[in-house]
Amino acid sequence: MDKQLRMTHQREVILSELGKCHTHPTADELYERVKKKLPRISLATVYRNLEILSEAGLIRKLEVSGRQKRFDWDLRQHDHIYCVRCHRVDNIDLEGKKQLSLPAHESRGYKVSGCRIEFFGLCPGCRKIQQKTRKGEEKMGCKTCGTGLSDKQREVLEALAKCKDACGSKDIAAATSLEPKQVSCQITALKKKGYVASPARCKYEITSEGKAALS
Amino acid sequence: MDKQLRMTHQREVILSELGKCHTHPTADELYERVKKKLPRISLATVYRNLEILSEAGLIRKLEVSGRQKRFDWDLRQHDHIYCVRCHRVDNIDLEGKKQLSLPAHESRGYKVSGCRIEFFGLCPGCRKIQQKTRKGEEKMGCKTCGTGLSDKQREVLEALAKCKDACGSKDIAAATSLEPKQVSCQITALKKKGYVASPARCKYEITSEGKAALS
DNA sequence: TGTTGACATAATAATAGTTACCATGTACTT
DNA sequence: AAGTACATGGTAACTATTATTATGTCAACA
Repeated sequence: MDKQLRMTHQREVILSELGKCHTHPTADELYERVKKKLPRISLATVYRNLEILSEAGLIRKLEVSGRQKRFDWDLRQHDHIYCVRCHRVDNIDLEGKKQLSLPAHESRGYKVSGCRIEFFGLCPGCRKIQQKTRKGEEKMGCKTCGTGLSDKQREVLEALAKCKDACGSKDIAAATSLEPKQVSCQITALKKKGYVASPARCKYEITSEGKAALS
Repeated sequence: MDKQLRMTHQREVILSELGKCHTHPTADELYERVKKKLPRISLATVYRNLEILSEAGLIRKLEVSGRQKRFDWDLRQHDHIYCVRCHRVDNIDLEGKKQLSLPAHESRGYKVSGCRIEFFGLCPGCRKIQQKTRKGEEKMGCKTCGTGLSDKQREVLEALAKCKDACGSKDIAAATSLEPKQVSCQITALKKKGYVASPARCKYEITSEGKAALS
């Protein structure tokens, strides 16, 4: 019942690229690297083979923070440290402290097969960025949102750009095809993105970021 | 700049249901429970509020193994144990061993903000199941595949069901609208799901699981 | 005291990451 | 040499999550 594992060219390249990375790459990071050697390879092949190779014990699939799975060529026992900002993952070695073990009366009936230790914080690169951005709001711009503009948002922002002074949402509603309620809804979203500021209650104006976003 | 958090009825229910759960539920598990109290609540509201409540520090968002995020009402420092089979998460308390700290020369330049310790293994329930299923293959049936049948798979399986004895893929191809190559492809998938067995090389027959899957 | 805008919600579309499907290609087995 | 098993590329489908938007609710100011 032992499986035969065919070592295809694709698998060789995936393995060797993973071996060259010391960064615990995600499947699509590895795909980008492998594509340089095998331009016609499919993303599905990379996913499939990472799964197969890790089941065969040739590589290790990591369970680390963040939404993407990561893979490691280094099979030795070691732990990781995770950057909460850029999601980078590095190795750490806990030397003496080695393996934690769980006292039997604390295992809650589980058959324990291992333990995972993960430190987290800011990596050196992100520490620097954090210090620079420390004044005022953070505006780190993660996630998928951040810069995009929907059609309605663009319409409101363009109307705001034409106003010389700060104006209320009724003025905007008049200048666009939108109703006042819809305008206020869009303005809320635009403020969140930093494209609109409110110098006084119920008065809005476009920010320099907002102008930049329009072009 | 401090946020005001409006305690709506939806939020109250989400909080109280999370408090009643001692199972570190995922967003959709919690959604199912909350829906019994508030049938008209939206899944998005649950997601949004779990995010907001955890940012406000009223609950904790956990980073544990598995693909779904989990939430915890218990804010005290504690660690977790994870079942690799059913993905259940329980609490553990490491007593004296408490907080691991990372020696400065090992932190690789990171500004460390915390540490996560997670044991994993089989929970009591899954240990029993594992023992029963130990003979032969495992057939644990995780993932999304497992039981579903595509149109072509169903066609092949139905043809196999009509055969009294084991037959080759050519016989199946003749009995269906499919070509021999396609049949062999489908049979491979069906074997993986446990719906087809191969009593002899190149001979296939439907299993009892296969018959059950057809009905 | 009625507006106005901040904050919430339900419904749904969109997104990211991953896996399934399947036609086709390649390599073992006998 | 035939026939099967295994692998691949391309793409559809899926899961979990987040964004969008019309609408609803509430608190505070004019």
